[in-house]
Amino acid sequence: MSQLDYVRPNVFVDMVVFTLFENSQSLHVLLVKRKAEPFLGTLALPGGIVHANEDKSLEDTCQRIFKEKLNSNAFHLEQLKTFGSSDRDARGWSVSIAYLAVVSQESLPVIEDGVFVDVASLSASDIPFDHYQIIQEALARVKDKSSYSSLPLFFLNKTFTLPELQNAYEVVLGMPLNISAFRRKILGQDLIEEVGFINDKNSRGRPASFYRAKNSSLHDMGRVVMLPDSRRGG
Amino acid sequence: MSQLDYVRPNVFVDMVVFTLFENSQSLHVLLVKRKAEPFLGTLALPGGIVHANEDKSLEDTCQRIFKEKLNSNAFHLEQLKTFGSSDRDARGWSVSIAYLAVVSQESLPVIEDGVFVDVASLSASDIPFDHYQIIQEALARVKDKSSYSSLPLFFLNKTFTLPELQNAYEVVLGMPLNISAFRRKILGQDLIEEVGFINDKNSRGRPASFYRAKNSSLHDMGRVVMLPDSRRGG
DNA sequence: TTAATAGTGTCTCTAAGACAGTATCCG
DNA sequence: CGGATACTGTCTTAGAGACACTATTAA
Repeated sequence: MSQLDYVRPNVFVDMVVFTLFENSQSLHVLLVKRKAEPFLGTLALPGGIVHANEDKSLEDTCQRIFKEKLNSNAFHLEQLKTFGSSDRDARGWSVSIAYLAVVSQESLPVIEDGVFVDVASLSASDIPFDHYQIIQEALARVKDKSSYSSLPLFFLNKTFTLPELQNAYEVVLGMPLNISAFRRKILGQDLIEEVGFINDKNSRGRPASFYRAKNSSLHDMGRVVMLPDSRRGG
Repeated sequence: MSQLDYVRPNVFVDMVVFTLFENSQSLHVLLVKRKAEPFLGTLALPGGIVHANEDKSLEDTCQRIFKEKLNSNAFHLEQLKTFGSSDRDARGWSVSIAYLAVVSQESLPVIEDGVFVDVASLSASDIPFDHYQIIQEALARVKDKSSYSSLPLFFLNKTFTLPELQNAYEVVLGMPLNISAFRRKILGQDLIEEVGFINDKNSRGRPASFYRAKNSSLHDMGRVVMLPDSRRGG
């Protein structure tokens, strides 16, 4: 008997897509209504089975899940982790290769029956398979990576303000940051460039200056270590 | 036709096991002579196909690759990345879930036809499939993680000296570290504890004090940021 | 004007870098 | 003793934290 004559597991790709809504203190994750059994009609991570005769690579499978091509400048996409066991899916041994995406409000992926749900409102029992665990791993990855990189830039639109960027860091890290140290640090790196003022109707105080990410900082994510602001009780 | 009636990829687990030999300026990786076609007899990463009817989880598959149970206190084992495409294996669509292990000289895994090869001497053309790329990803992961954690502890035996630990960091990071800053930092964390002096015959200068890792630091890897020693041309 | 938000200047304090100095082994 | 390696003390320096200050808008 050849090495390959074993029963093969089902292989899926699942996507954890996070975005950050204005005035929200937690991330939102994209869920879709399942169109097939099991758990027909339940909200779950968008995903699909790898089509060996159609997809050339795992990234092809990612692309197929979202109908349109992912624009790599607006998105951040990385492989998260692979979950595999005999019991994570009642249909039999299955492997799910989970991907993590960080998207801005400007470039939310269009997906049928997709909704963004506040991660703070999720409970394990609402979500089928091990998708709750996958989401928790993704949150941990985003938090970890944001503590030493410029990953939170991907939550922001093409142009953004420094207070918006600081807020993205604070939401993801779950702690307040020292404002002057934050600005010194961000501006001290070659990450972003000022694009001047943009008229923003609903603003109360002094209007903030707008910035955009330098192209290099989106491709080669910068190393930025963030530390909590002890004064503000982090 | 059901969602699951597609052709299923072959699913493998491959292991990148690194260790650090004394007096070596680069890591060594465990390779084994392949016992089956393709590439029969060639050195490749140890690995195997997931047995859906025998393994309950991916970790079970890892365990099966090494005949004996992995001792989690001596080993560091983590999932690295999953490689999947139609062309990485001539036998058809395949997925390989790669794991990274860091082991000390004291606890090298016993594996038939296994040899440790200096990673500096590897070239892509020597190594079948995409295993060269997997090894490079593993090296990058070890380097990255060592720059902000105590991962290099796992390269060392149960008791070790501070110069040995510094050398492990320096080899992995590929840069010299400032000795006084290194010692201050390591000793300032609750990572290791002194166990006194141990007689070491072949030593030339002053004998170093021995330490062991605290249990907590092996389970919950500590955060230690290492910076180069500019004086020594890092 | 006040309230609200954006942004700066500067002092303090922590920890990293430099490096000379001391300690303890072997031969 | 000298050479080798291990370790310490301390001055300098870079950068984070604290926080009071100024700037610019809406109402």
